[in-house]
Amino acid sequence: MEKKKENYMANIKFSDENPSAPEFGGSIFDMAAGACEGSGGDKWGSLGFMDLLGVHQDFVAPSLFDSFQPPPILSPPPPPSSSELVLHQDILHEQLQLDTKQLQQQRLQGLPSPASTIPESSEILNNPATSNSSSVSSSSNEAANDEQTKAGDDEEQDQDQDKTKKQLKSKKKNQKRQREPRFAFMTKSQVDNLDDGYRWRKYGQKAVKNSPYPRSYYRCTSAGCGVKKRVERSSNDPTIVVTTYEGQHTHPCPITPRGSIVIVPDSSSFCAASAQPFVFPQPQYLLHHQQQVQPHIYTSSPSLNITPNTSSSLNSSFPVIRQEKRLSPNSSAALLRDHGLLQDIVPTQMRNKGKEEE
DNA sequence: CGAGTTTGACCCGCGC
DNA sequence: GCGCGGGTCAAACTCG
Repeated sequence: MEKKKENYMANIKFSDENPSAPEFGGSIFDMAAGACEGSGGDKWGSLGFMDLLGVHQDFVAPSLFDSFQPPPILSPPPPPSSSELVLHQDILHEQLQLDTKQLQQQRLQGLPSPASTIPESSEILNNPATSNSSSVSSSSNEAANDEQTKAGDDEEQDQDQDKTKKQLKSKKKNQKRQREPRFAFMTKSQVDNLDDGYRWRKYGQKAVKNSPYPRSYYRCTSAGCGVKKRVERSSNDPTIVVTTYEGQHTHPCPITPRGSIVIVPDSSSFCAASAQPFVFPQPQYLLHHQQQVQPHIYTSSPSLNITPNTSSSLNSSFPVIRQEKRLSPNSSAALLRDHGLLQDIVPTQMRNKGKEEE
């Protein structure tokens, strides 16, 4: 098995381009992470990590992972750890109806994030139930087609199946693919697949441009749960694993950790439709023994900032994300260009802007 | 034998 | 329109 992986890695077509090392200096996050003592583990089971994805914030994260260095103001992490966790509440709005130019203009003008202007459409479109229903309808279409093809021979069946596929594809064409809200975070880990308590099935792996490390695609194995996650290593620091979750779990976590971190978004950007706190597993418990995640949580989100939680109804020791500071698009773009996953999270024009200003 | 992984092929969106 | 890269599919394969 191990040998196989090595073989695969050897077969990956690496880009000729030398991955440029982004500058990770400048710790910009005004955040503090609360200690994540393990407690209230059942919260994880009942709420689930991906419940946090219910927090839709349709803004452009100007600086995704603007720094790997914890700001000096951070409260000292209780357990000694050589690792870091960078948390990002993502919002892709490339599929949103908001005009991206307008968005950029707003950003340049220093206007507040568009979260408050577009979340509803985003939520609806990104609602797992919506995607589920669409998949159901697809299935029913296939079933209907199967009914029709029963009378025909194999050739006709194949044709019908092709038709069905084409129909589905055309549907997809007409209907711009909607993506679930995403949430990305970085961990310093030797293993790629962080054990977050859910069961994942790998469905793909791709070589990432400008990175020697492949990106793996996982889907939640629970029936009807369309949550996906992508895992890739930072090309700049191979010890850093970037994990991006997409979607919301429709089921409780199969594994109930003892502790969790709750991230409560700022009320101004908190999705009213999903008034659940952002919970994700306590790293020390959930992660593989090789993994180490510092209980610091970084967010580059312009509307998120982590402060020690003093008002959480769940656990006072949980860090709370709060809005506080908007980050420079330039600094983020410089960093993001070299992160395939991260690039995906940040709108193109923002990245381009950073390039132009080089 | 079922569940999960691997991996080549394919599709789609985007930039040029 | 074309090429590139990301994302997904699905058959073959592996593992427990």
